[in-house]
Amino acid sequence: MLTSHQRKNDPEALRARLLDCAASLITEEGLPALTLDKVARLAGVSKGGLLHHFASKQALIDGLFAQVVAWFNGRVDALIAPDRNASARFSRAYLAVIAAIDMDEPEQRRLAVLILMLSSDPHHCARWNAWVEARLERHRSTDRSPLARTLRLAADGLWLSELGGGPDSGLEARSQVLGFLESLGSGTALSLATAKAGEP
Amino acid sequence: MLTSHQRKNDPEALRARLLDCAASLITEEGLPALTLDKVARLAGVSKGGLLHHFASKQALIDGLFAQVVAWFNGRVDALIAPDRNASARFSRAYLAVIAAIDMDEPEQRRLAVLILMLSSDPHHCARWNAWVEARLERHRSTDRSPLARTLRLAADGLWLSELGGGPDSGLEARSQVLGFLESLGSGTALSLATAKAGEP
DNA sequence: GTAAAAAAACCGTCTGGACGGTATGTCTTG
DNA sequence: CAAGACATACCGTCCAGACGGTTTTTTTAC
Repeated sequence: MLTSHQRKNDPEALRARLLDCAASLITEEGLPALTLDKVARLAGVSKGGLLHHFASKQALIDGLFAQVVAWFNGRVDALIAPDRNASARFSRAYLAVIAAIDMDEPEQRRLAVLILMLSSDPHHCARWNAWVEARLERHRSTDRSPLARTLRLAADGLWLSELGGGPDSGLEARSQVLGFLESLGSGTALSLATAKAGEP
Repeated sequence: MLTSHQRKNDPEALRARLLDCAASLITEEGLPALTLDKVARLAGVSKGGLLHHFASKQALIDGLFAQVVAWFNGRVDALIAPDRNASARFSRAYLAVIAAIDMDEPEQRRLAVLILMLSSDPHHCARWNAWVEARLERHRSTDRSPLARTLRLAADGLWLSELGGGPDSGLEARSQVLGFLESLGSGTALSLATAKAGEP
């Protein structure tokens, strides 16, 4: 029992748990099947409690989306910071973050799956694009080459494939592609070495 | 009023129109927002009329899915047939079909959007994978290289980006990437020249 | 420090509407 | 007149959100 003797009310933890449970449900049953009841039940609260923290279902999903984007953004920054090679810096980091996602780790898989789920909605799609465009603006001096574009597209494809469990997913396929892109970049001052490093 | 004086009954046309309207709605509002009522109304029939042709909502979506896959399959075949270069034949065709999609043509855009929409559902995702795997099996002697994989992934990324209207979409971006991949392939017996050809 | 007051956190129930699907017609076509 | 093509009416379910209450926490007042 968690509710033993001391009631440390901790609303923020609940908020986080609600987000977490929602993410979990989406990965398992898809976004259309998400209901407030299920989220509330899984989180161990009433629906009223849920609606206290998130005024509407949309607000819940938006919260989830914001969390994912923030996470992704952070990962990208973490990879860009120590990168001494300017060429396509952002796009390489973009690819690296996606390629480094471990689909067997529930938490990471969760975060990854989400963006696809949300991307099927034009509204969130636009928000994601806004983020990418903002970052591209920041890196406009380094990430406007066709190579940079291609890297990003390959990353998206990798992502999509990985999520769907397609024939080009899995560790083996991924490292094949990564290796190919790497070899390709060695001739054009591209290095994806940092891509394989995990945490700092 | 369309229902003026002459009722040319033509059930097949209606069936096609229903599929068309459903596709249209999905592209605009996303699959989760699709309802039988909307489809019926947009097609100018009653819900009962719709359900006469498609026994359930699932049947409607399945019908749509089958149509898209058949279309895609046909396009790929049309590109493979005259291709004298064996290397990564299927994967190049895969990329070419996607790259050749004109997003300004409502019909093509519709077909393209669908697969993403459907891919957000694990069930359809599996069906799509099954198709790809079947084709890969047929082309296992030509499309197992890392390059082939990369081509397919880039295609998926292109597709995804184009659908969402992201920063890497549009004719300019597309031709940049196409050109890059082409130049890259020129050293490895890869030619995407056929990719730019439209209809025969 | 402590009691009162206010606010926030959370619960359980209810409802109005949407939506998938059915049942039963009516009309057209062959 | 039989069968398919469609319309109309209706049912059961599910679900988002509203509402009113109860408990916990924080603030205020003394």
